[in-house]
Amino acid sequence: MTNTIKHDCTQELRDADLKITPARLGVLSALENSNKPQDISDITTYLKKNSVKADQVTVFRIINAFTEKGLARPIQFNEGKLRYEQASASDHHHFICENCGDIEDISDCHIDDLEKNINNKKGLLIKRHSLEFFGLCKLCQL
Amino acid sequence: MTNTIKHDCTQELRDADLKITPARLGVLSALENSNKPQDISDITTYLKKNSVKADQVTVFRIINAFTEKGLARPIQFNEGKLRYEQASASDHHHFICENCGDIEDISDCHIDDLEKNINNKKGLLIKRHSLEFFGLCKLCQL
DNA sequence: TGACAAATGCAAATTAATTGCATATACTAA
DNA sequence: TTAGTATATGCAATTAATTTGCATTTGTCA
Repeated sequence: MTNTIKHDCTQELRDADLKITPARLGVLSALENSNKPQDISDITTYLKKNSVKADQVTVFRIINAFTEKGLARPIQFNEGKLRYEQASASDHHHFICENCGDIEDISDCHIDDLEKNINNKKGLLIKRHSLEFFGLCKLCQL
Repeated sequence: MTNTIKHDCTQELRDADLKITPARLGVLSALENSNKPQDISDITTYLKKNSVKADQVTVFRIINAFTEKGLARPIQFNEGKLRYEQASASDHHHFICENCGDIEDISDCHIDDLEKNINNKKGLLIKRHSLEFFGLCKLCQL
């Protein structure tokens, strides 16, 4: 087998009560080894490159299980499809260039304070948020 | 005609350089008369209820035109489809209960300062943002 | 190791959104 | 007010993302 996946993620799967399968390890690895949120076909491509045999439908099912178990998190960039990133990734947001589609991470957004405030005021229990910025990246402004 | 739509929105359409048609007035009214972002089928249903004859495809086209002209604004709750709200609504965000699907408006989020900061630091030109919170509403926490 | 539940593959169905084209309708200028 | 024209709409068909059903395979645990 030419499985070139480096990091061992079996424990993450065990903790999530998911059976350890090559496809699942591959999907976890795909999310881990990319700095941008991945769509299903990104992941499927990654698996192929790494000699992990898995149908696109399987990837959908795995990603859904991951989302349910809190291993992955869905993100939508107005593309008509969902992307996913590791849920363990530190709190950050995204900037999407409306011209070239480039995605940049934005950190240092202290939304947490805001959240606490809302929790208190309205009695809501906020578990996560999604903050995306849209505009033009440096190059596309020229 | 049993068109029960109250408020007259013709001026909004005229200002946007869009011809005034029953379907467009109906869609505007659907957005106006709802406090939650509507998806296409919500809008189509509203039109039917109000005896406005319009195909679902027409609603898609109208909503796209509205978005382009700045009358409507797309919102994503990571459901794999888009929702829309009146663009004239003041800057606010949403809280979506993951249990019951309830949507509440959140205002008083001063993201603007954040944006300015990011603009300066990274040279990005931010035109709009999307901030949604997910969690449990008051009732669903019990 | 063997049994059983869960995961996967493949085909088919569903859903969101778009496109093409023929027809109907709103608006403009006379 | 009406005719002419550009635009909007309806309907059918298409595309792309995602889901579902079912038969088969594969992890896991006793």
